Amino acid sequence: MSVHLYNSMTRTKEEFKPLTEGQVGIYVCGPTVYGPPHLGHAKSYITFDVLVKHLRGRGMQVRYVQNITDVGHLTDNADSGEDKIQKQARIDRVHPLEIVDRYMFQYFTDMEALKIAHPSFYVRATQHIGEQIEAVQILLNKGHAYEIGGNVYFDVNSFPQYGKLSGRVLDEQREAVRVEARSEKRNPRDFALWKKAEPIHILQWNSPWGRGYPGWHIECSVMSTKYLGETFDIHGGGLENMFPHHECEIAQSECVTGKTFARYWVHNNMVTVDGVKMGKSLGNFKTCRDLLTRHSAEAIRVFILSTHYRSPTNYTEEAISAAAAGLTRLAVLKAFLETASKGTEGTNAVSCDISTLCHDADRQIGEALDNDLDTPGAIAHLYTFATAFNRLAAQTPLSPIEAREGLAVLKRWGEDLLGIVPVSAVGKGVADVEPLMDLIIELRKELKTAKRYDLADKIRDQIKIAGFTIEDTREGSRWRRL
RNA sequence: GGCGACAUAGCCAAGUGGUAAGGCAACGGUCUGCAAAACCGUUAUUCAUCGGUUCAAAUCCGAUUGUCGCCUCCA
Repeated sequence: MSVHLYNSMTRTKEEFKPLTEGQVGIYVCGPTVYGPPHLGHAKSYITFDVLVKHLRGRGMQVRYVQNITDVGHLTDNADSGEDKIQKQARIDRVHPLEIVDRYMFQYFTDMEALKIAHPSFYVRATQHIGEQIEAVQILLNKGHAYEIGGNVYFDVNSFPQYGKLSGRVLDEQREAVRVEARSEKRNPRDFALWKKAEPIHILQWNSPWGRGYPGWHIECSVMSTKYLGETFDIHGGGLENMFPHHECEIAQSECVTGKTFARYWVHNNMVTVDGVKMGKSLGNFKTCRDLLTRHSAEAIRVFILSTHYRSPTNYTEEAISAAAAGLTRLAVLKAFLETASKGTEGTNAVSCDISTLCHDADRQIGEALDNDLDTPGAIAHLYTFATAFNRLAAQTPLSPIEAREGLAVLKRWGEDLLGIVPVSAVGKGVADVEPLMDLIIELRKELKTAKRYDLADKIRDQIKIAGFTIEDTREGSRWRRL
């Protein structure tokens, strides 16, 4: 099976075939950096992180471009309201670029903490002002835009296909309401390409239409096509951006180039908190940083990935803890396999059962991901694999080569791709505690031989407070970090 | 008001016409000096409700109820 993706444009699941075989261009809407990253960002960027890694795992070369919106924008169709970045700058009494700098770096740091790989590169709106002005000029020249008093608007009526992504048609009633409020525009659905800046607006640039700043949508049109080509493979983003943002991007881009913009549209669903929308105005948004103080990156990832990306994720503290609790078995198995793979004794043969198990897991997990990134299915198969592997390992001793084969499956999917298996199951801290733990285990062995169970148990209990657990098995004691 | 999505065990959550994945929790059991881990078993005759299509429906169609999202910036 090849990779299939649900394309929002056609509303069907389609086989994914890049424009150029073996090479993929993907553009994902990045954050506007005026506040700390939250769980919604995490869901979106973890989703595309897994998608890109999977495409690469399937042998494709992927160029993944993500933007950083560092120009503040007003509400897109309104002429009133305050620039988001400038507003935050006013509140904090700093320059807008200080806001941009602060939250952009927090974004990078938090995404990294969530084990999200960097895109191929980030692009910033402020670094492409010239290109945006050019695009606006082309739209004016082609009659798709008009200028009024330093503002330039896109003429929606000049692009009959407007609405093809979101399935929206003109709503006469709502328009009628807006016409009164926005009489400057020819049509209430027209949107700003370039906004005239008042002197108080700090981030502004020269343009053929006077001092101003670009409209919200144009940056994505310009930057995606600049780095990926006029027609490119995948455009991703949050569902809430489908309209109007992506609709406007399509209109602008296709009017500038005369070609199809993005070929596949991939939208991730939203995050709710206790059943209701997570929104800034509702004050219920969960920041990544806050979540990371209570949960590991793996816990947050498995929580998010255990719901399909096109379904809404409902955050509750219980749900995330429950999802994380299951991870222990994978971590323990990994620690066990790491130890078992180090030995040199035993046969070099890989038993038929182990081999079949690993191959089946590879196939099943891969197919789940091929199927529109079915991460819940992939996780289920990984758990099934872990159970089956443990069963076999309990029956017959593992040879090092068998352990390595099992470890490879766990690493390939659980660690590298999904990022849900802790990298250091045994783990090294600041100091290397291994000799110390070996000594403790040796001492307990002597105590147990002498039937001094009270002391042996006391050591085991106390060591737990220090963050380690000792497990006594038939083959001897072993330890791991909690 | 317009557009769209979803309703599956105590909780989270797959299922894309062929007879209900997986995780958490709970309760038994094996193993163990005990504990932990691991493994085995039990927990939805049923998929919001009511109709319809079909040999066959959680899956398709219609109606009803409920929840959520978008239509204003938001991942």
